[in-house]
Amino acid sequence: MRKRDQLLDKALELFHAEGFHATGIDRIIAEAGVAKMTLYKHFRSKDELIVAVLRRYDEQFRNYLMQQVELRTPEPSQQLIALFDVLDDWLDQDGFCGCPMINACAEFSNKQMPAHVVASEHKRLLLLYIQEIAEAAEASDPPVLAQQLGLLMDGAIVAAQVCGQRRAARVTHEIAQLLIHQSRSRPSEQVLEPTPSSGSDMPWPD
Amino acid sequence: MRKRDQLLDKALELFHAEGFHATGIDRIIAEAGVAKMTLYKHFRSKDELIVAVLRRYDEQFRNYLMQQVELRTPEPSQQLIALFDVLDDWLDQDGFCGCPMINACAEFSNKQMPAHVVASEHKRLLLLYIQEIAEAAEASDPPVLAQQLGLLMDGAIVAAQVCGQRRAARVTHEIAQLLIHQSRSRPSEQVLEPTPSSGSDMPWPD
DNA sequence: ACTATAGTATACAGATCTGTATATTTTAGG
DNA sequence: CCTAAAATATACAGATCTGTATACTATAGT
Repeated sequence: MRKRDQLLDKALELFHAEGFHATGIDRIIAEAGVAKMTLYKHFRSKDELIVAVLRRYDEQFRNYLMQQVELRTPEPSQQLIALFDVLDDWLDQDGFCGCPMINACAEFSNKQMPAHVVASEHKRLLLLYIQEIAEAAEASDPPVLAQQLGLLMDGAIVAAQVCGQRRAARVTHEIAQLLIHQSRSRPSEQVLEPTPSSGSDMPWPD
Repeated sequence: MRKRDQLLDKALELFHAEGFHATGIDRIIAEAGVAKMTLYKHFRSKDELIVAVLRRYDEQFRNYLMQQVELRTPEPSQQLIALFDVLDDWLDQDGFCGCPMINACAEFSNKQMPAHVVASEHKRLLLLYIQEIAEAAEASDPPVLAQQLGLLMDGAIVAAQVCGQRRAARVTHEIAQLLIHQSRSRPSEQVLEPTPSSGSDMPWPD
């Protein structure tokens, strides 16, 4: 299984840095130092390799995040904040090029595509993890708080990726503190009605 | 210039729905009803077409956003909220597949790539626009508020794209109100120190 | 009606990509 | 040492992709 891991590691690196469609099988096997037939003995197709890579990343990322958060503080309410410190470390890395899962959804936009399903599940599991911390921290509405914090994290990831805002997580840090404080002092707020929509034509393609 | 616009429209549609690398020139010209030579008379290469598509989208999107916001309310502080109502309409569309600019950065991760530059500039101009509204609304720190609100919008876009959370903008609506309220009542808060980072190995590929 | 411009049709070069076929070699377990 | 499993090397089929070459046609302005 050593060759299999070499393939998965190198494939993740290349898919993440160059994109899924832009990265050819030939390049992966060359840089991984593995024969093409070995790849196709472990994975039936490139699509299957992509899914395996994402599943592996999901597991690695969540394990790392949990480990890092627990390592920083045992206090649930502080762990909620610690999420954004871990995020800050990530976004500040040289050559940061976004979240592989978000990037996968950009290339596999159809929600039924296997890669998209894995990415969606990844984010769901992350929210679940945050929600568990929020419950331990006795937030008034853990699911909502988790969703809010998850949104902030994704926003920071995009800001770092698109605008090169390496300290984007700092901005979210502040907002997170505000939300966590709110969530402990108040019961959940009701959603206000949006301003009326006009039916005019839209700039975003169908 | 009619053929040129047909090409740009169809290219945006396909690039957005299927991805930039996954969409071939042949498909674009076939669906646009234009000869291949015509494409290469207007654009020197596929990369140049991609850049032209993104520039056009930047213009269209910002115009539409501004128009929609002004159409909903003339009051700057309410315009800040209206941003999230417009966003809500967008994310709630069937077949929503993310922001073309974010998606472009996923496929063209190198910050010097023309497509990435255009996307980065797009987000910068959006933040500038939000900042101008924030100034008119007499926010205590317009640049920071704009950055915060921009982060929220990107977070909602990703939540809608990856998790199919069509109402993601509602979540951000609440947070935005909180931030806007904060920004009017208080001077800007200072950023707190992050929890210490441990130097252990990371799961995210270099 | 004439001409310059814009667009078309078709074929093709050359590269690259996924996936397979086949025959050989390396590696590891008993 | 011997055998079964894993990995390799090489070549190739077939599709697809970007971009070009060439010769033809429609169109619009004067």
